[in-house]
Amino acid sequence: MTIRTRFAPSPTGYLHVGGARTALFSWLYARKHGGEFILRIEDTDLERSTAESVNAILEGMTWLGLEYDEGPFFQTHRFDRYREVMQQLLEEGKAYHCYCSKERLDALRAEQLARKEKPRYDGRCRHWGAEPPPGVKPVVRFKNPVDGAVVVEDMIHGRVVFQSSELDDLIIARSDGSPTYNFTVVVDDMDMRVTHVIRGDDHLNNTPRQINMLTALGATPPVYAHVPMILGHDGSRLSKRHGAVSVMQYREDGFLPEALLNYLVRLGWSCGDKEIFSVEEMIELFDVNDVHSSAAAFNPEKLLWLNQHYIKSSDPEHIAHHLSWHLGRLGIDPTSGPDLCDVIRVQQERSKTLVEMAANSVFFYKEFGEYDEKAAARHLKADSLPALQELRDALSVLVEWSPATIHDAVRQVAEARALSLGKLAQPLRVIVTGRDVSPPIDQTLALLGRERALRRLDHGLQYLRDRLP
RNA sequence: GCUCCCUUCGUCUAGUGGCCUAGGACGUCGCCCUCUCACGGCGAAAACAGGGGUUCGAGUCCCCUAGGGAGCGCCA
Repeated sequence: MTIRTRFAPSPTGYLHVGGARTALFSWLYARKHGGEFILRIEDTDLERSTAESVNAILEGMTWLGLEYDEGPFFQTHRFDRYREVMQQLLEEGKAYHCYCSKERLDALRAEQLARKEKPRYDGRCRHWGAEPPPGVKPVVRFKNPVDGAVVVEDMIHGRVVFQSSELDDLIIARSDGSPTYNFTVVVDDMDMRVTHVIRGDDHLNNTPRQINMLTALGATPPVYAHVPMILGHDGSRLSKRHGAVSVMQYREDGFLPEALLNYLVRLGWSCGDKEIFSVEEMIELFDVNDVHSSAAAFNPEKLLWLNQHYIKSSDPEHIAHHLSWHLGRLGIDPTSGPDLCDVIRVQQERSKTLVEMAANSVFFYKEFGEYDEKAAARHLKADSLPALQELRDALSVLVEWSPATIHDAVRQVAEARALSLGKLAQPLRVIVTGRDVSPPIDQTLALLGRERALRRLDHGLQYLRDRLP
């Protein structure tokens, strides 16, 4: 039997990290077992579903590389099918029309709560023998078994038992005839031959009802795996106030998709002391059965560390692909200066995010206006003028323009004037980059190119002369 | 309120009755390296929620308590 998993978001917002994690787990499980991964859009809530959200979810999945084998299927395209199955249940006496008014239901709920009972439908219409009240459009309720218990053999939580007496007859069609969530899920999982349902554990309580409906329809229930939700740093459910929760926001903030995936896979799951997982390794080593049953808190620092790791250790070509997008946002054309991969090589061990790398690389491609105020105040003093002048002359006659030759030139001037390297390198750095932080000065100059470097140096020397007492 | 789920350093976790003087990672702090920022190296502080059992022996099994979360919708 082929393993078939699915990700079934409702398009009421962007793809958030919690959804991305369950999608990842489903995807990995399918890939590991040579199965199929299905994307299904649960858009039956016409009020809240939007096309933009659908696009945002698709975009997020694509960026993460979670490609699906089937879909996206839209539940709104399947209403005829739901009606058909509904009719079947009605005819087989496994569902019934309910004419109870909202008012009666509300009152019932209030009474039960007052009696410290769990609110449940009392089954009045299940046993209704008389004629239906005129003019009332009924809802359809599923007849839950009254006796026994439903056992969920969950891959993550283990055996969970629900007494049938805890379950009431849930509404599967509204009075306008539209199907409700728990019913559409059941029909879809059945029709799409889903073998493993991997979803958030906020659905664990829905599972016994779904199993009952599946059984009533003669279908074999899938295997379930309820993954715990992601918490914020304060232990409450992760939400916007904890920072970025949208997957695409992480792209904007300069994260590599592999870093997010790696972070997410290690949240609630581990494999010995291993921290770094390529996608291939995840597919090989990950198993939903090993996922923790307890909720985990989202830790932005660790994600940042992973991002830094991937920036540090990835091929420059790979980084270039993503970095270009960020440079573009800054209005930088990466072909207007040194080779982007060379720049990446000097920046990758000093960048935690691509946003940072892009911002710190702008000076390679674009002239900066003013020197950073603090940096200039600290390092651009008139007394360094003679040394810088000498260095400028030395650099201009270098036979070869390379980090090694530049390094020698800087060192020789410093030694000749009994200056520490820093005393010379720092003013030079501010002059050629505008700031007091940059890659090593020899590499920076080499990348900048002789012409650009000397031009900036001349400008800096003039700046210093203007400040002579 | 009821039902279900959960509980090892601040955080992610290792741990499946003796290998635990509780290991690793992020973060934090200290030291080293150093032209800046980083990278890197070395080191430190830091946890079994509480209480009862079971057992020669419990982080590991059982029960209770406390705390956290979810569900109980003509939302998904």
